Amino acid sequence: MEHRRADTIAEELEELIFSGVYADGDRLDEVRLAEHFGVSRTPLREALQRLALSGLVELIPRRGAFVRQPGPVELLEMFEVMAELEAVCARLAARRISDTALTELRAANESCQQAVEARDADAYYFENERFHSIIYQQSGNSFLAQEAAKLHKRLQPFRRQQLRFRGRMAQSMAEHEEIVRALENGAANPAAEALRNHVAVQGEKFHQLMASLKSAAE
Amino acid sequence: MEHRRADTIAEELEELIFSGVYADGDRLDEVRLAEHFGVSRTPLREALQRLALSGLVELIPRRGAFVRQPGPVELLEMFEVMAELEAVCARLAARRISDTALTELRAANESCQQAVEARDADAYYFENERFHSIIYQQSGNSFLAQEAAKLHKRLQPFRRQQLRFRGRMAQSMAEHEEIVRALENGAANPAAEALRNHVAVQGEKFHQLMASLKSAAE
DNA sequence: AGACCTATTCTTGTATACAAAAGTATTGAC
DNA sequence: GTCAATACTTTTGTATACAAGAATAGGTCT
Repeated sequence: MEHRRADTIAEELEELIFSGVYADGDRLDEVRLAEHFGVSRTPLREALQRLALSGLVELIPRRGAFVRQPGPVELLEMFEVMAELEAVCARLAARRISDTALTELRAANESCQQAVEARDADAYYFENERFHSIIYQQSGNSFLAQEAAKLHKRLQPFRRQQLRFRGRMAQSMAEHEEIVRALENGAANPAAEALRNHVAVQGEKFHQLMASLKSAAE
Repeated sequence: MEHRRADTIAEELEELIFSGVYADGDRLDEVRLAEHFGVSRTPLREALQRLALSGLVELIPRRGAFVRQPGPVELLEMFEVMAELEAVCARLAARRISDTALTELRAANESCQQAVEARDADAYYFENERFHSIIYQQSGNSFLAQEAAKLHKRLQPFRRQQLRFRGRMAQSMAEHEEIVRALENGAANPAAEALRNHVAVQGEKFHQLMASLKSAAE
C-alpha cells in the first residue's frame, strides 16, 4: 500500500489525535506520519495545515507540528461557550421547531434512554449527538448549527469522562426530558436555560474530575 | 523576486479575498497565484488548505479552489451569531471587567467619537475594533474572546457597508455609551441586551441594504 | 569539568517532475 | 446543424530532489 490515496488524511489524523494516541506537546514527525499513511510528505503537510486552524495542532515555523490538547482551563472555557451556543440554539429552536423534528427529538431521547438502561455507552453517545444535532438544525440558523456541531465534536472525547460520575446518565436524561418539554411548549427562555445548564454541568463535572485527579496525585 | 519567502501567503491571500478582488465562485488558479506570489505551487497549496477550514475558500477535489463569499442569508446568520457571542461576552464582562479595562474602553469610545466627527472611516473602524476587542478580553474566557474576534474579523468588510446609512454612526456611538454604562454598573443583562442589539441592528441594516440593491436592480 | 565553538546530522521548506483526472476542441456521423 | 466520440490540453494531486535552518555531537580552550 504505497501511494495513490489521500484526501482523507486530515480526518484520519484528526481521529488519531482525538483518540488520545498523541499527548499534548508531542511532535508530529512528518516522515514517520507520511510512512504510516503510505504517502509522501507533500499531502501530509497539506493535512497538517488544515488541522492547524482548528486548533488541534500548532505549527511552529522551522520547528514542526505539535499536538495541542486543551488544558483544564481551556476546556472549561470551551464548555462555557458550548453551553451558551446551545442555549442560543434552544431559544431560536423553541419558536421555529417543526413537528417532525419534535418527533425525531423524542425518538432520539427514547433511544438514549434505552442505551442508558442497556449500559451501552457507544449507543448513548451516538443518540445523544443526534439529540443535540436536531436542536442545532432547528435553530434555523445553519451557520450557528455548523459552529455548534464543530465545537460539540471537539468536546466529545472529554464528555466521555464526566459520565463516570454516579447517576450522571440518569440526571442527563431528566434534563433532556425538560428540554423537550420546553421546546414543545415553545418556551424560549426555559428551553435556553435548561440546555445551558445541561451543558454547563458537564463542564463543572469535568472540573471536579480534574480537581480530584490532581489532589489524588499530590 | 523569485523564491525563498512564504509563511505569510495565507494571510496575504486572505487579504486579497477580503478586499473583494475575487468574487464569489471565482476559481483560484494555482499556477497563476503561485506566480503572483513568486513561489511554487507547493507552499501555495498549503496556504489554500489553511484557508479552506475558515470557510473563505472551498476546496473541491480534482476541481480546484473556489472563493466562497457568504450570501445574504449566510451573512444574516453570521451577524445573528455575532450578536449572541457579543452578548455573552458582555454578560460575563459585566462581572469581571477591571477598572483599567473600563478606562481603556472609555478611551476607545472617545477616539471613536473623534473619528466620527472627523469623518475618518479608517480610524473609526480601528477604534471600534478596539472597543469590541476589550469587551471580548474582559469576558475572562479567552477561548470565547478568540472565537468572537475571529468572527468579528470575518464580518468586518460587510460592516463597512451598513455605515452608509444616514445617522448610523451617531446611533452606533450612543449604543456604545449605553454599553459602557451598563458595564460600569456591573449590570450583566442590560449590558448583554445592549450589545446584542448593537450588533443585531448591523445585520438588519445590512439586510435592508441588500433588499434595496435588489429592488433597484429589478 | 564546564562553557563555547564547529562540524555533522536531521528536519523542515520549497521547487520541480510526472501521473491521472477534468476540461476543451476537433472530427465524424446522422 | 447537432450530437457524440476521441484526441489534445490544462490543471490538480503526489512523489522526489535539493536547499537551508535547527538540533546535536564532538572537540577545544580556559
